[in-house]
Amino acid sequence: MYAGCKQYDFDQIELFWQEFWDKSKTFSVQEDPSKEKYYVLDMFPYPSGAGLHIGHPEGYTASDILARYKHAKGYNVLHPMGWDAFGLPAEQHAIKTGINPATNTANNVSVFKKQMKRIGFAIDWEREINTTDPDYFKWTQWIFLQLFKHGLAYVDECPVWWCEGLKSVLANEEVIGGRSERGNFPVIRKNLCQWVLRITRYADKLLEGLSNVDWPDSTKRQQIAWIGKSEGANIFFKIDGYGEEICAYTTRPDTIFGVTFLVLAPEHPLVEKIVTPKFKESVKKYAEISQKKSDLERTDLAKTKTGVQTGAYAINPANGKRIEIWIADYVLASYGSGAIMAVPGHDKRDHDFASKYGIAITQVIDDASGDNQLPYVGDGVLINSGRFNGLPSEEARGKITSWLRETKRADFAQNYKLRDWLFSRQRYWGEPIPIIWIKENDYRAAVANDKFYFKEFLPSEPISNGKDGITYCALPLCTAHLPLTLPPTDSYLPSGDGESPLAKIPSWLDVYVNIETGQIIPADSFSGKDKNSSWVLGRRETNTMPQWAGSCWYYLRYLSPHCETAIVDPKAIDYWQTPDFYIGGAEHAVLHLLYARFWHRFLFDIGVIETGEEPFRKLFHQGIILGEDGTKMSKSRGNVINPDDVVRRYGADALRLYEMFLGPLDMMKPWSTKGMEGVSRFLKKIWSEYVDRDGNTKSFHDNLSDECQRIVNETIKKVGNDIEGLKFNTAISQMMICLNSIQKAGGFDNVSAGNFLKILAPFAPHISEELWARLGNNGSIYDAPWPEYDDSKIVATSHKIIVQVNGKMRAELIINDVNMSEDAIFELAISIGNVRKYVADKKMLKKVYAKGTVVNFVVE
RNA sequence: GCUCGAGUGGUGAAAUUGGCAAACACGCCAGACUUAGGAUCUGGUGCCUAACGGCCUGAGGGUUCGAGUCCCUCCUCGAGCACCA
Repeated sequence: MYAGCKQYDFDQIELFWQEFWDKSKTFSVQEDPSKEKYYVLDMFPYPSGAGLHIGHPEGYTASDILARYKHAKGYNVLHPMGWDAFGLPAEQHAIKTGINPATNTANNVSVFKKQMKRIGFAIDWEREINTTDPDYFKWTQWIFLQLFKHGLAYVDECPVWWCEGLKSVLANEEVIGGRSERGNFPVIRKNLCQWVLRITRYADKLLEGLSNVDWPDSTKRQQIAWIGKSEGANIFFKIDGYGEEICAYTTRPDTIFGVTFLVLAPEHPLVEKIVTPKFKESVKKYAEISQKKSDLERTDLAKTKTGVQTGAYAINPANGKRIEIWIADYVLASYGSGAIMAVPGHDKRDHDFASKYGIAITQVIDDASGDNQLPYVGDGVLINSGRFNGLPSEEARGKITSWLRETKRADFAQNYKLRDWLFSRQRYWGEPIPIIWIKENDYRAAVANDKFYFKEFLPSEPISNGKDGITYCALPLCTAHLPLTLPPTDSYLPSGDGESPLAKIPSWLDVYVNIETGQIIPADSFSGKDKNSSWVLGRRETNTMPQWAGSCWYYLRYLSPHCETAIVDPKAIDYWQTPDFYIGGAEHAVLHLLYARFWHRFLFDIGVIETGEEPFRKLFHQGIILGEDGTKMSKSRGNVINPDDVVRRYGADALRLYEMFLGPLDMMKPWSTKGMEGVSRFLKKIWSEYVDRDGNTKSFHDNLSDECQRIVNETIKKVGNDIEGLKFNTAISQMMICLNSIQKAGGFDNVSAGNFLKILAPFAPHISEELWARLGNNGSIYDAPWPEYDDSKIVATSHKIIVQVNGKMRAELIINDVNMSEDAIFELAISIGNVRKYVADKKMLKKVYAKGTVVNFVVE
């Protein structure tokens, strides 16, 4: 049974086999303890209204080739797909049209799915998941409640990034250079009360875990930099004339003798206290100005540093010197203790500042290069440092900290750049946060009476929030009431004052909660007569979760997508564990990939899953495909390639082959329509080696020449190795070499005809299925085992040795015995005419022989 | 500014990791078959030179019998970070 066309009609062939795979559930997969598992994961797409982008099939084809190959190698392969469907575009579409984003999302998903099926990925579609499906986000909300219970979710009123363009707050990770990661709108600092996840508690674990994963270096480095752990010391400086001390964090305690002033952030709590009357006015003014500055202005490097004196003095604990205390906005209140010890001799910023304001600059580290230009920021040997003179920096750091520690003037300390994860968004299209706010009195009364439903989810400290002078406490929704779904509305626009559109739906917002049972009744249908002491009035949390929430655990849901009793069926995770291979874009290096690692470790720590501590042990980023003009594809440039057009014109197999042939998988590469023609030609050539002009299957030779045998076996070997190494471009060129030589030899033999299709199948599955069926095979080539190669056929019987004179190639020498003695080889080599010509009459200085490859005569 | 990564024909790129640079493909040139060719097949195609030959992996230096590959300096492009003390 096969499509049966006469010519290579890719449309007919591809549609035929796609239907076949669907009907026979070829890619459906179950746990099978008799087989080793292999879990291939793609970063699931956001189903945008624009449909599949030409970049999508790059990663998906790569993972598909790997999945099909591993299946052929006998693994039980899981290769699922789903939709990361909460997100901005659907919501903005809803705001514009008034149509519920769920409707629009469903349409987009069906387009994406159809497009992906048309490219022929070996995906088990029965495991399809969608983050906006209540059966899915029920468990996202459940995980939130676990975080809540374990004290990792809290609300905090603090300066957050507010994006007016999106009318929502954003996480640190979503702000890039003062603009929003999505939409590229400017952001500003604003004080708002928000949900925050305590990712900082996992900072060390997230850092250490990176040493045990096989990830691209650059991505590891980005996460390491984002976590930003540094080791150093807190040094306590006595303030002259006050009891208080100023704590300054430094990574360079070895430079303590070079501290000639202190700088506090303008917001530092001690500033007001220590400022002398003479400087009061100027300090106040400076603090006001810097508060008005945006963060972007404050961190603008080009700007010269500014600051003012406080008039107060501190004592350098190392040498007892009196040093000035300044305030300056180059010191951040949010890092370390908001105060620094300034070492202008060995810190660029401090040097700039000291030079501008005429503060003393002392050298305390000797620059080994002898170039004693300050500031010298490297390590060296200590000078002008009393008893520590002569010590190298590295050693001095520990010794000085220990010395100051004896008198409680310092202590060892670490710091992190990582901040807690701002988790709430003022948007409609996200998972509602399953929390109800009730008055603090009601909350405390219930807990005191020991009659309350949320015992299981009681955080050690109530999460509270003050509003209009009343304090409210966060009540977790009863897990039995999950999912908490989005209420219908016709107004999806955020109010812009920090509240989500959900705040405008009173029928959903105001509820009565039975504090004993967890039962909830909308306030507008709550009748007074039911009222007893257990019912309290509450207001639902109106914020929703950020888009990253759903993608934090989706790889677990694929394992048992229909499980109703847990986020993942224990039996399924016991078998499938975590993905063996994960592929997706590099743009998620510090967003999704950091958040998901956090959640995974949390779920692991609380015993919800029993796997390794890292979710993604092997990670790969596919490169970006540029437009034909070598620039990023964009509508405005008009260089966008639509995968539908490509499939229509050349077929899915050609698209798959081409995207893999383009170049190394992880590189940025420009699209080329001419290149498409090349692989398309290759497919036609393959066809014509199997099928004659009348559409009949050709007959093959009984056997092949040694040379063809060698190439066929070498090809089987190389294609397998290249797939394992994700070097698909060279795998394809090897198949081209193989076909070219088969063509020259006048065709395949029976064995190689089948084997060639088996190695082609992961790359171009449709044509492979069709030709495989025409060879008389039943069932799918997907289930055919990967062919073995014969190493003895690959070893060449004769060896070619390059003969060089003074490193220049002069001749080739063919020998049959690789183990021939060196002297014999030299003798043979030197007797070659073209070699003798260059060696004659010259003094032989050296003879080199690299076994089996090269001879080099060095003369005069 | 700092930290990485990358620079190879007209183009996309290969190179067993120190051993014939340019595999494979695109494009181009010539030819064959064709009424026709934007189909197919065959051959050619790094640069200089009439030729012998010489020169070629961003530039310059170094190590080595031998360097695209290792080391140093510089240039260009890309990515990330950007006052984190």
